[in-house]
Amino acid sequence: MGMKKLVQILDADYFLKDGRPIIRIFGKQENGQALCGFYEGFRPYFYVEKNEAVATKIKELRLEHEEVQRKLPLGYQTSMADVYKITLENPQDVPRIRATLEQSGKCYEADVLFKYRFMVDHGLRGMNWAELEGETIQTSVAKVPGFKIRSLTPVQNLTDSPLRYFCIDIECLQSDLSRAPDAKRDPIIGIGLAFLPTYRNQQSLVLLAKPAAVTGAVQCFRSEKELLEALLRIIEEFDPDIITGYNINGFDVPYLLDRLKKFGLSTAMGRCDKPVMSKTFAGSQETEIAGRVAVDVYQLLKRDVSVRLHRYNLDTAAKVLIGQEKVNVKHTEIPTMWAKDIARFTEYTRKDALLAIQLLLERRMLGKFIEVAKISGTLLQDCLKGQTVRIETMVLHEFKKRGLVMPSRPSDAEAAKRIEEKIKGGAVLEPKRGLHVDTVLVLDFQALYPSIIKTFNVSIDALLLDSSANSSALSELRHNTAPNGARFVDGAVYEGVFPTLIKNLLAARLEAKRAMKIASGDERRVLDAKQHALKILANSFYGYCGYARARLFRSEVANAITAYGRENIERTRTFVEKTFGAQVIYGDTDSLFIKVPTTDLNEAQRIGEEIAAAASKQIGLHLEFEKIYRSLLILTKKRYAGWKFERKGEIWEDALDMRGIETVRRDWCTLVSDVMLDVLNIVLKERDVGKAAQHVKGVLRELSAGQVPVEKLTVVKGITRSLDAYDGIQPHVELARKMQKRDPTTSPKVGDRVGYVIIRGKDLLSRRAEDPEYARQKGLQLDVEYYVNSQLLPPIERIFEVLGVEKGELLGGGKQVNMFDFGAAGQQSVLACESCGRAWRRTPLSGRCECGGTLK
DNA sequence: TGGTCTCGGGG
DNA sequence: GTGTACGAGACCA
Repeated sequence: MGMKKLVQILDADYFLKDGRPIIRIFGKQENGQALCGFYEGFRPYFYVEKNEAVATKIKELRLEHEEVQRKLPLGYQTSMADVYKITLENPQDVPRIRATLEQSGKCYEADVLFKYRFMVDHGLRGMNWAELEGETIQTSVAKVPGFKIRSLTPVQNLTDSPLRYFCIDIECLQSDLSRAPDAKRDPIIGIGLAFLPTYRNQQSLVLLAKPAAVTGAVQCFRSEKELLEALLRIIEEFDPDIITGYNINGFDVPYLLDRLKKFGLSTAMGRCDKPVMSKTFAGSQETEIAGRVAVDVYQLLKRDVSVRLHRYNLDTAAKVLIGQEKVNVKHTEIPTMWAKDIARFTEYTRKDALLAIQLLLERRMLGKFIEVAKISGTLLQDCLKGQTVRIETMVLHEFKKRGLVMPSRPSDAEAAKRIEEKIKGGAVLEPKRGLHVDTVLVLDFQALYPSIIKTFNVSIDALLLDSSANSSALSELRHNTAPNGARFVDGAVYEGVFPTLIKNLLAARLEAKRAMKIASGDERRVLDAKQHALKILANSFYGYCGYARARLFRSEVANAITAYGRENIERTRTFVEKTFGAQVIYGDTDSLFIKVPTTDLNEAQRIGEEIAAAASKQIGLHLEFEKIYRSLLILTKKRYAGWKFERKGEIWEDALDMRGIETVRRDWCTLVSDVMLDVLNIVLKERDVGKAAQHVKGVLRELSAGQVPVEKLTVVKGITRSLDAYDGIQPHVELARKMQKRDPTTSPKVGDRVGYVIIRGKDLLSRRAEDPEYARQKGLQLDVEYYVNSQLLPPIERIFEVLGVEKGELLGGGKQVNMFDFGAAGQQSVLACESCGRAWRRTPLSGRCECGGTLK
């Protein structure tokens, strides 16, 4: 009998010894100490359908095989099928063997990663605990204590082992400041590090590639090579679980690897001798560090739907999310700082590392991924990628339990074919456009698609196939027929994998929410992350069904879900209108907007709850009262704004709620946003359309009188490439060119953002872009007509149009003072091409017609 | 209104 | 590594 060790599974992989795989489990013990477990003797296998041709091939190739019974994932199956289970020695041989066998028969689970094959077969899940039985060993294969595993079993519900965080930010000395750093030439001169817990009692540390007299947590080295060697030493000594940073996948890690290789240094930064892998494809990059988890704060933020930033640079993210900012230095100043102000350089470097780690920790960005890993069984590193791997891991565990086999990933050709099979979306009810000043209730179906899957047993393994020989026999079974015609065997006869998993997820979520009520502090936050993770997982099944690259894609299944959804909302609308005599003015996928004859919020809520309860009972899905609009302006489907009231405990909180109506856009000046918001506020809260119109008139008057501050008229856009690389004509680029001619030293460079105003003149619009400060100094007049007709009016007009206010009325209409001639207001077109006669309501940005003719 | 193209972050 | 996958916003017919 050996000894036992409890570990939380952080990562897993395998390596080859004498052509045979050894599984490596990187775990964390209860005291936080890392442990690397080795498991020998687990071999790769997969399944292939049984037929003559396959049997011949198996014989030819002398493959180790066994005839077994499994359920195929092709609709509802009443019996098991005979398949061959092929077992190999080396996982790397699988693709070749699979390719050969696939010519003769369908293969299953032949592309399940070997580490997941092992984990699923042993009931292990990422970030869950396991009890290892075996003995400690001395090993050179791991940089942490080794353990030879004889057997292992999953263990439930232990508290998380504390994680060690390590944050990195590199600075390099660019030889060409107008281009991205080049790892072939530009050396790394400084590295900012941040730690949790502390490293040698320091929260942060800056490594410099030259001797310097700087105080604080700084280490200086004589060369870049020594700097890099020190970095490797520190990583090994600190032994992090999480390696993080801002855009490390896109920049720091690949750059660092290039420089390490240049000096012939090791790129193994994990818990064994495996080199760090940095991969780029299709604009997204990833990093793999054996035994640790690479977390790119930038990528996490960009994919987090709960925070939307207008830019995703570190400065913006830090300002918005943790109320801090970078040391105010442009990257072009780095060489000067490095040469002349090493103290400032050091603090700049340190701050970037600190900001990134603080974003991760203070915003608790990893919490829900850890919970997703535990529930889905995916390794934490893989959880950071996408939804598909989470669902498929979760499904694979359940398939294994039921003797079902998983289809292979579709080929590119197959995926392309699937995209042609269009999936129809949710129902959007035709809205009653205009301003509604009666109380409008919003009722929502809670977790609509998961509920549909659960209620109607929607799952590929419950789908009754028409093509099967015994289809008439199958039709005798109790089943549900979806509005799209797809039929699913009744859940009482056989419960599909998706419904089972969703039931478990939703039940676990209720449990987590219940436990949250009596928890506090950290425990409460973990539970909140858990309930959120459970919700995300339950909601992702629908998307998965209709995702062309999903192993279990099936358009009838995805279409069945939305078809049920559409039928459901229509039936609910009819029921509400008939039973309660209330008018449904709008609805989208899982929500209904209902007018009620009361102005009292509490009374409105009571009615909402009554309707929701009655409709839920009638329809069989759970409808819930969500919020109230005191007034609602509907422009079109998916575009509306309302004065929203939501109950928070005992009080009603109000807010302006906008959907699909943009008040902020990159190519709008802030005046437009301000006026939009003013107009919506007046219309919705004061319900005074006349006053809103007057407000717009007032702004127009100020504009033509030159009373609007120039900052409100400035549009800011970024220069993304070198100026000669732009072929079209764009205002901010034209301005940058002008400024370059005036003073090349201060003019905008690649990566800078340029603010411009449009001044009066006869030239092309884009050529009339001007630096606001320059315009002020030279006393240049702004092009008021442009600001009125091209910036302000188009979005404002769309709002006033549904309110029944004509453009002419906004522009002064009749006896109103004509401060400025706005052109032919109210007329259909204001400009026409001299040559071809094509008409425009506004000057096109290019200033001329596509035929080349001039406009008049 | 849709369909294709570009670019993001980092220094 | 038994893997090869983005997504929002700008521009254009």
